[in-house]
Amino acid sequence: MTGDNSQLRTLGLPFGRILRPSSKVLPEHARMHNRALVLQMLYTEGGQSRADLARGTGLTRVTISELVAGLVAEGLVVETGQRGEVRPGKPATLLDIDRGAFQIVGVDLSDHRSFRGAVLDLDGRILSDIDLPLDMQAGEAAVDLVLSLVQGLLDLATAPVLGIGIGSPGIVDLGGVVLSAPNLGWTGVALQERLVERFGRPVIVANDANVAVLAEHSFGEARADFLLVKVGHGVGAGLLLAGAPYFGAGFAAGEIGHVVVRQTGDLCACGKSGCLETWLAAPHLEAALATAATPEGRDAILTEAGHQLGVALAPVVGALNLSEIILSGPAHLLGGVIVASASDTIRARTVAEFHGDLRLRLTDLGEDIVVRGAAAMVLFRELGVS
Amino acid sequence: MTGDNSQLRTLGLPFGRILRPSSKVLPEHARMHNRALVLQMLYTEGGQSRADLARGTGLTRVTISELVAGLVAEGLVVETGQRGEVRPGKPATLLDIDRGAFQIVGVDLSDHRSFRGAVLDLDGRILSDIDLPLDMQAGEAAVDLVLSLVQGLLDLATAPVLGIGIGSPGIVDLGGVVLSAPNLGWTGVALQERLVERFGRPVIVANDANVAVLAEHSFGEARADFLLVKVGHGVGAGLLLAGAPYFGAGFAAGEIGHVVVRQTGDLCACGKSGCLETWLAAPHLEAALATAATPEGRDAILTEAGHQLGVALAPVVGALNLSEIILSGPAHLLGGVIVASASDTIRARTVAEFHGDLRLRLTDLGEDIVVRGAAAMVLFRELGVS
DNA sequence: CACTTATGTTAGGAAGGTTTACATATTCGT
DNA sequence: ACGAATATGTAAACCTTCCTAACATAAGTG
Repeated sequence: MTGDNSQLRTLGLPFGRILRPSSKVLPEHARMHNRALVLQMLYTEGGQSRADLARGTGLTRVTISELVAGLVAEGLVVETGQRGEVRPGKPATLLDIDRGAFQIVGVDLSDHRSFRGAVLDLDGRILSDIDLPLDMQAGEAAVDLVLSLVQGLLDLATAPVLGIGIGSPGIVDLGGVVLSAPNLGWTGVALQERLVERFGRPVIVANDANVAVLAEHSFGEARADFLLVKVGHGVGAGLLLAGAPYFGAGFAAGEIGHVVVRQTGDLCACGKSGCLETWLAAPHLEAALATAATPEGRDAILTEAGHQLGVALAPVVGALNLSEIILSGPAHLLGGVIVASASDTIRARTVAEFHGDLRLRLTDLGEDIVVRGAAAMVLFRELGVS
Repeated sequence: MTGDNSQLRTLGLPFGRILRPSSKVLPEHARMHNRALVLQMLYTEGGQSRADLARGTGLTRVTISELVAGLVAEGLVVETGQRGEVRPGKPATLLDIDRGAFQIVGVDLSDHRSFRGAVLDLDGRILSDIDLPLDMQAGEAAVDLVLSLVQGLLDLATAPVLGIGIGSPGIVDLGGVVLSAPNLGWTGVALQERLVERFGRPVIVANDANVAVLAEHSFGEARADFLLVKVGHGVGAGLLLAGAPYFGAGFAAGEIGHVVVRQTGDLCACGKSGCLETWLAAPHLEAALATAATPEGRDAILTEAGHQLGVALAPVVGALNLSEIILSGPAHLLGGVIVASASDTIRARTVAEFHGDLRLRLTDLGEDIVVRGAAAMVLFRELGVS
């Protein structure tokens, strides 16, 4: 018996988002979602008419007009005149996000020598920045340094500030509590909460590598699934999977610096031997390069470092079917043979069929990646735009 | 200048779901979401009153009553009498999903000797099953075998069938097209579409390991983030990340069988040497064990296999901060020292701090894991329940 | 036996979206 | 030049979904 169930209404959910539904949805939530949809279209394509937005979102022109009216009242959207095209019909009134209406504060705490922050516009362009030397400060003193850095940036802002984004080293939970950041001597520091209290405006704190991932996603050319390896004083990574950042069961996703790649390697500060960091972290790599007499010797060292990176990443590429890996860090170290070497190793150790289009490259965003990613975080949280 | 932006409405989105908003949301979508919320509560906890549902979902009793009325009309939910408790107030009328009202067809194509399918109830219990020997058939003949298997199961069903779920080996895209399944000689077989055409009811086809992941999620004790390794004729894996299955950029996530773990290993059918499969796939492991004279010799072989699994998984555990790994496959191979060996290797190669609670175990669901996972897939797709 | 507690329903309203119709503004075709 | 065609944006009326407020129901409590 196969029976009739035609009256049964099915969800037809897109397979791939199997999440236990978590919380009720009210009409107003739908409204906010559609508002974000409009903002997203304006943000990425700009110069759209109400009719364009209606076609792009699937909403009716009536609804779009109402949503736009709200956004104009909030000062987020402005009319920018009429479309120049010559064609029949009433000329379209173009709209755009008022990209000067708000500014964003972005902060990068990941450099072990200084804290850096910037004021950015809504396009993620840096308008002004501050660099505060860390001078080996840690613990509460380092927190105070963050507070004064942010205050300095707020003073520099020339428009209302949409929010404050911060990329911190270490393990950071979803509430912006730095669970552990050894270099700064932080353990369970509720940085986000303290900044909200102090400045009374939206603040988001996240791990520096995860923040860098958002920068690539919003301002770079990255795809929807990639891993970003951030090489500096240590080695960390961040992941974007199916278009969403992935934090892991204990908020420690991407902590690949202390994955052992060859047990006969150098002793690492963590107590194990042969961690990826002992080959790839900037201090180790600089030290190794200093021993090299010839350019060939330097290249051999860099090739070996790239190989070890490939050994660590090959299983990850295989397991996640990643199509893109992005490196961020000192260009004089990562700009050379490392990329090709790591790429070769990964290809040799995974199935070509599945990663035929694997792309491994250095980020285009340079030193600003965390600061700009912090701004991207605020843009998403406050406007739903990325 | 810090300005005032109090009139600006912010989204306050939960950081961690940074997805570009994709499509408009209408009131009816919100309705379906809330309906799924109600079904989910009833499915997992059962025997709830309308007032309980209202408290649990945050919706009002009025709204719940209306939603429940719809579900009762569809035949999905029934009143099961009054709560026995002695307490003041009008006695609650208990509701439950009518677990006999619909049945599900689940099919497992992953065994290389036979296709197996079952009729299951809404709780994922197997009511009856069919096993059809594959007899080396492939290509179109294998598709025909699937069709007759499903027809046989539909004939066995004693209640309307909610849908048909299928776990297939190989790479399967989100539309249920088997892009590549070498053992079955399938390349670009639109299995889901063909079954929909033939049987005119909901069908979902996905990779067997991904399907097994759903079984663990819905019917097992798995957490929200884990990797499931499926050992059989080959070695594959599936991932649940942040409560959602992950398919990868090219739908090939989990294909870890041909990740090289030691380049000096045996030659693999894929052409490379030292693939994980050459240590862990059932045929290889059986062959190696056959050469062992003593129980100690057998354990040494299994320990080595576990070690190689650990080598392959350690970078994945590190990169994803996984807290759980589940093995599925022949108990006589996986039930012994492999688990401990793999666990030891992973711990030795990653940072204890981040995986302190790493759990590695064999699945409890045995041979039925794919068939039951296929049912879980249908349950989610049709009812929003898991 | 009135009072309290709790469940479930009825009635009315607010919010968000749609359809339908229209005012507006421009080009196209003769 | 002028009606027809095309396209934008708004106004009015309506549907859906949720809410709040009030109430009927059915038990225990003092």
